Amino acid sequence: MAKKIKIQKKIKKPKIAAKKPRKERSSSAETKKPRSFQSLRGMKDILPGEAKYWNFVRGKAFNFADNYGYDLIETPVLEETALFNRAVGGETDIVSKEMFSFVDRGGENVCLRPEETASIVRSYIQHGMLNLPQPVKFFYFGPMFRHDRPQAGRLRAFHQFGFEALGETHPIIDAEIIFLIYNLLQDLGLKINVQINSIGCPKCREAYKVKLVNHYRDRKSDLCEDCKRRLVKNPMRLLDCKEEGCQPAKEEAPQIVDYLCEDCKNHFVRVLEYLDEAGVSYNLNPQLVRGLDYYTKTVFEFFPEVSGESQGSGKPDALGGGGRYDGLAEILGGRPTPACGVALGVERLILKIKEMNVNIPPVNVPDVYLAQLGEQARKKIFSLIESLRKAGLTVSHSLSKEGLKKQLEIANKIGAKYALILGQKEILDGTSIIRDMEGGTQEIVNFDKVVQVVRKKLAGETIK
RNA sequence: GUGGCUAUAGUUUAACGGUAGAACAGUGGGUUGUGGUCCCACUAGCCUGGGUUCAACUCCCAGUAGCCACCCCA
Repeated sequence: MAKKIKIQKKIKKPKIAAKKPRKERSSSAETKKPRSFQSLRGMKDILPGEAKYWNFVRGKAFNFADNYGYDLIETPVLEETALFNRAVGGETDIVSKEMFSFVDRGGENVCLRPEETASIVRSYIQHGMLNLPQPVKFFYFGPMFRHDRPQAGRLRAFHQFGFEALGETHPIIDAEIIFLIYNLLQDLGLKINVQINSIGCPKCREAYKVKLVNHYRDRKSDLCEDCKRRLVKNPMRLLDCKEEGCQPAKEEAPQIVDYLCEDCKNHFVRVLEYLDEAGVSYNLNPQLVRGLDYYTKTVFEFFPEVSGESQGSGKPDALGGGGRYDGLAEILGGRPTPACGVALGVERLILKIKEMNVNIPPVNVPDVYLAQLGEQARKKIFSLIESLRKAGLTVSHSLSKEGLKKQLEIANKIGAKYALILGQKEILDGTSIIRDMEGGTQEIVNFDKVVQVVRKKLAGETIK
């Protein structure tokens, strides 16, 4: 028998081209189990054990959004491919090699969003939000997709949250966003380093680009292949090169801050003034250039603070970044609309939070665990759950379980503060036992008063 | 996208060219109405495919996935 299987497989195997690894393996009649599945490369399940980290980050993000006046917006995960081509820029890595794009059944060119700003601007224009009081401030939290090679902190399906303010030129907006994130990250228990730069407006950038290209052209022979290409296609990104041979050229390169026009320089200076005033510590980084084409003027990135010891040669990954994009709305067919925004990587934040051993508030710790014994008690449980819940208590239970031992074991494991025991005897007496899970003491109370008593006990506890 | 390293129960891992042991977790019991300690039992695994070999979890090749560096960025 076993031999037969082998022979069949041997015949089959060569037919399965290595090109199509995901093709369903045809199972011989004797194969017992269907093959199992796993998540796609670079995409992972966020399991219940991770919940506390996600709740922590999500909770802080939403809280800051509320307090700074940013309203939640949700946009579809799927968008027209051209939106990102145009917004992010066809020359960027994100668009040129990392998009999950395909033609849908209707022949439409669509893709999974690689970032959120383009969608928000699209939505702003589509719904005529320029008629709302400006600025219109958005907050988002959701999955993004980039077909990159996965690594720790770099997934193909990952989550970002961010803040975007559209319709306001004032430099205080740039400062507000940086200040907000600065505090948010500190609230998450992270030490961070803010890098900031201004890349000017299209006008002053044009003048600067000429200087930059001239500077680099003289040293063209020393440059790496990528840089030679950048020199022609996207000179700003020359400053982003990490190739060793290109470093000397980079260090001596003219700095854009010296070429900013009056308006851009003024704007940048004011942003920095506001940050100084707010006590945000930052580093000016004349070489900071973002990977998306739509940025103008202020750009910034947030890095984890490198703690002196054992830092590898590698540069730490950015936890988030953003900047002003005054030209984007117009690029996307809207009226000229100044704007500024930021995005943060949730998985990266969580990785860092774990690494730093930040104290995370526990999740799902119920006030009361309900233990039942016997059918009669089980039937009475539902209404008890509701009365407790309506009284504002969190309740837990395992109604399908039988023994009391088992149920208390569960109560203990999940950390319930009190256990409520309801069995045959209690049903007959019209009572219930309240057990203090920490001290092990218990008391019998009238069934009608249970909710009241538990509530009082919990209140007393919190006062302590 | 390029290069390197890795792959054993749910998790963390051990050993071996003659197909595997443990710890934690899970389930059941000791204690049939009382958890956190303890004791016992059970469940459960060599990533996939091919090759070498009398024999492959072990060696070789390929695929897949993870990690690391580059690249890029969140």
